[in-house]
Amino acid sequence: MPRITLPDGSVKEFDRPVTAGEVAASIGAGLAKAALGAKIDGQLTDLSTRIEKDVKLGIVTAKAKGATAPDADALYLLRHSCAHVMAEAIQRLFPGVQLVYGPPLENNFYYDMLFPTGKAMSTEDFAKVEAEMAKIIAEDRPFTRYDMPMSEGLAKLKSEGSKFKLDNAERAIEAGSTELSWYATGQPGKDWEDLCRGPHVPSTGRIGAFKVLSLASSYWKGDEKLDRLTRVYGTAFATKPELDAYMTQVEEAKKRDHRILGKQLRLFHIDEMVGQGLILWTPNGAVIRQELQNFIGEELRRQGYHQVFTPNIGKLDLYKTSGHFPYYQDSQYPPILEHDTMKMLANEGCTCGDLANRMKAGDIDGYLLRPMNCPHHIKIYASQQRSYRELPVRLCEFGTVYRWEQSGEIGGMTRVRGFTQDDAHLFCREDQIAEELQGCLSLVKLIFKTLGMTDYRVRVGLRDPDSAKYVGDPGNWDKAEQACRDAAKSLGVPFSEEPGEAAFYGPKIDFVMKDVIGRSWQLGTVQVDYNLPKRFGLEYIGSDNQVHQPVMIHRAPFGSFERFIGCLIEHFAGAFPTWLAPEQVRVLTISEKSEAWGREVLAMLKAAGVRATLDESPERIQGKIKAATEWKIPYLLVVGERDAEAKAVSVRARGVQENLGAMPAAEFVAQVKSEIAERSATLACGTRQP
RNA sequence: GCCACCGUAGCUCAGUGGUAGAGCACACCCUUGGUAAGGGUGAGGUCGUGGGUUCAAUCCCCAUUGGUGGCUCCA
Repeated sequence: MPRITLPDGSVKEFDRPVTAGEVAASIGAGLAKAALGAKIDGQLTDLSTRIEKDVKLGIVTAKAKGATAPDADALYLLRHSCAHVMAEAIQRLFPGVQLVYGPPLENNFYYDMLFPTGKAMSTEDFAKVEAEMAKIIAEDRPFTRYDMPMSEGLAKLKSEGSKFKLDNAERAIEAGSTELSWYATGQPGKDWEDLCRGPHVPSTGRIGAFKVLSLASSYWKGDEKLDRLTRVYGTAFATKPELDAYMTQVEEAKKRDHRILGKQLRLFHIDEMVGQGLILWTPNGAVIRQELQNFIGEELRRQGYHQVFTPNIGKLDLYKTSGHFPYYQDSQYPPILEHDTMKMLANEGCTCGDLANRMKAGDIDGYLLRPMNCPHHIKIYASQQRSYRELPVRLCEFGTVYRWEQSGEIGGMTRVRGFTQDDAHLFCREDQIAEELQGCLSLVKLIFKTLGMTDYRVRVGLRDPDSAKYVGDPGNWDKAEQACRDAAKSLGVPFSEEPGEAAFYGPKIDFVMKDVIGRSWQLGTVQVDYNLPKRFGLEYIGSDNQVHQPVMIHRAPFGSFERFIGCLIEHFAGAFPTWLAPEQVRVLTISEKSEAWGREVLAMLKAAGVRATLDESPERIQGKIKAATEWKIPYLLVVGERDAEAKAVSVRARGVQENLGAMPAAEFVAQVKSEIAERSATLACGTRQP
């Protein structure tokens, strides 16, 4: 006799097992009609799930009462169900397609499929697929679940001959399932069905709005050695307006894309002839980078760092010792050989294979375009005898590194082949690790705070015990990982521990941000390393007059300027705070009669170190404002004859519709100068009304 | 690297088997105008690159290069 507790605390009693749908109906016809699924003791289930014991029950509807956003559980059900409908539609249109796996995601869903050889789907087929889906939805067939004991279910799958579904079932067994479940879209045995753990909406007709979005290739189980699958993405919502709102939101987000804004605002350029993933910083972007560098540079001096400069290449031996060459060869540009070596090899008729082997064996020397800065800094540390008294030694450099990323992975400024890290390596005693980590983390926090970035997460990257890609002994790894955990805890923000995310030489604390299309990027990073000091035999003389090995901390609070500024452009949607804005103030003259005063104001601004320009074109003031607005300039100063007489400027602040009125030019200059000096995240000038 | 799509003027994009067009931007002229586009004139492209089909290719086919979305990878 189930007693059912509803979310509002009220209790309903039944004298027989009931389904969640029946409970909904007992509450009200409207609710029953709106119900898409149920949450039983916190578990999302079908509406048709039988309830036999006392439970807490919530009915899932498209929108929770009073909520403005669609219900996340409802979207999950809709998308999961829509994935089935899409799979059925595609199988109708493309006979022989095998289904693999089709989960709902945060904003959409996909279905991985194997198309018969020679047959492929193209984006031109989307309309046909959508039309077929619309038919299935119009038929409003119920999602009907049926379960089978494991052995029987496996036998069924074997007879159907899909290795993918069989594998899914086997993984379900590993996860502890004792039964297998299918969902038929309609009648079991008669209509389309799919091995699936559910849950689903009651019937296909409940999928209010959907869209097939894109095509991609994927690997079975994410393993590039296994089958190459076709992944079809789609999304679904309860209503058309919600879908439209989502699509509009996606369009809006694209306008903030750093690649779009980078072009519009002339921040950077990528040129085919220079090379993929190689950023050319144009003057506007260079200003932002330089300002950030000045900002962090001031902090570094405060924190006792020493600036160093080192070259962008180094001999192969250096990277063999560090482990980069043997462990990460695939991610580096191939080594550079000297002329004489090339001639000698050519005379010997050396093949590429020979060359690779002989380089590995150390027979042939060459230079590597550096993938990291640490080996050079290590050599600076090792260039002189070190006493415990001078530790920690903190060497910093805005060091450019080159990595050979796969062509399909490169894009914009967030994933590039050459980038500059705000790098530093701290060589310290073991007892200094905690404090040094604190110092590094405080730098990262300062950056995020100054720029008003709050939407980031913290990841502690640990080694994957099953992988061979890490160097060093496990004992040191354990110590280093514990140091990272402790440091992350002290940050006072939530963090996740993620095995397999460590650097090859040590664990790390990463600060991760999302871009406008939802992709995550690692920005700042702090890493603890016992391994490289050992590989290079680094030393210091301790207070006991014995030789000791220092511990290294690698840290880059921005990560790389390329990636960071890519994210920063999106964070500000191109509207940078005054201290970062490439053009901080533009003076707009009303007519030729106020040109002299305009030039005077410009001179005052420049004298104060403000990046300012003067628009004395024959355009009307409306046109000048419109043009200036497109450059997202923080302040526009309109100067006319009235202003000239009063030695004043009429201030417009970016994002404020009406002008702020006139103020003495000298006062504006003083205000903007202090706003810039403070690195204020918001526009604060000209707020005083005359 | 894999799959799909895309590449036309500085930018955003239209277009056609018979060697191309718009808006913005740019240059010049008129206008001297007080807060989100005043008017006119003009210049600017071997339609990503290389092959092929064709009497004829920017358009069709192949290759290549670059971009976009995803997969994989990411020290």
